[in-house]
Amino acid sequence: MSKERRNRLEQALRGAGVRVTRQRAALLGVIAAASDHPDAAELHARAVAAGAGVSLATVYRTLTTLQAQGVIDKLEFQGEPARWEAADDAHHDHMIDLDSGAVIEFTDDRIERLQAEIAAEMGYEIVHHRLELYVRKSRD
Amino acid sequence: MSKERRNRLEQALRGAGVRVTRQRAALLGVIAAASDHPDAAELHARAVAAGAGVSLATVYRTLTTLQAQGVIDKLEFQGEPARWEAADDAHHDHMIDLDSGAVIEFTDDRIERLQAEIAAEMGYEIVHHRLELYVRKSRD
DNA sequence: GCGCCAGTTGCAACTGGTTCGCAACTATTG
DNA sequence: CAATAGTTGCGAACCAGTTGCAACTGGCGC
Repeated sequence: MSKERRNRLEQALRGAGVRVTRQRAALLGVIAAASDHPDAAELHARAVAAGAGVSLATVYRTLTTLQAQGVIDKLEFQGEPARWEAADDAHHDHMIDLDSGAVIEFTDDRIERLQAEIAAEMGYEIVHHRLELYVRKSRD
Repeated sequence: MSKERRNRLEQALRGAGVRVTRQRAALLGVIAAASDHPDAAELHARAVAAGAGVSLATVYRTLTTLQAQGVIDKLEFQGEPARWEAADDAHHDHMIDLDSGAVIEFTDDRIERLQAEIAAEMGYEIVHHRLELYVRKSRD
């Protein structure tokens, strides 16, 4: 199923005139398998560990292309290197646990609506947005 | 009045064990006078233009200290160099006009409340957050 | 199947924003 | 005013990310 999804993706890429090279396939695999939000260096390490010969430069280039194809999303948190995640069909925001570094995803329609409303009030329309909550476990 | 405010600030810094040097005073002035959201290089240029002898390295160091004192806020938008603004008493979020690069400030209590609520639901408390709307003028 | 060639890759050198080591200064306190 | 801990300027270093270029390779066309 995950494999099937990957094949569908590869077809889509090919259709968009993007060659599916050994390196790109490897990265797609690594990203699909990741349940966390790794940065470029980490993805590179995992791809290499998986036996794929890929250079870091290519990882960066590939991430950019995959993003352009809408296959993955780039997350830029506070000063840390950019992280990446498989593009989910549904939009979601992020909550970053400052102690553990864990990234938790969430959505809230009410917030989405309010944002659009606020922008509209000022004569703007939202192209995209970023909402990050930097949090700590509340101890009580 | 702006001058008075600056003096109060300088006293506060001194009280916190932070020396008020010629360079820092100059930067405080430049930041207080700015109605936009300049980056370090721009602040440096303005300070120099105002006749203060300051190095870029010191600008960076000073910005960091002023931020630590809660006097200014650091804004990190999409890939651009960090921008800075005088810390306002009231928290606000930002809307970035993708065409003009203009930064518009706004607040909305409803969003603030919802954020706190969502975090609480998951057992977290918000340390700080970031909400940025990347927008374009809606033409109709 | 096979060759062609635009698209891709690896490497190393480069960039741009930001930080750091260190010796020379300087705001404060006594 | 002297002592001294905090600051500064400089250039070198850093770090994530990008790029030029020569060598490679998917995937279409035959």
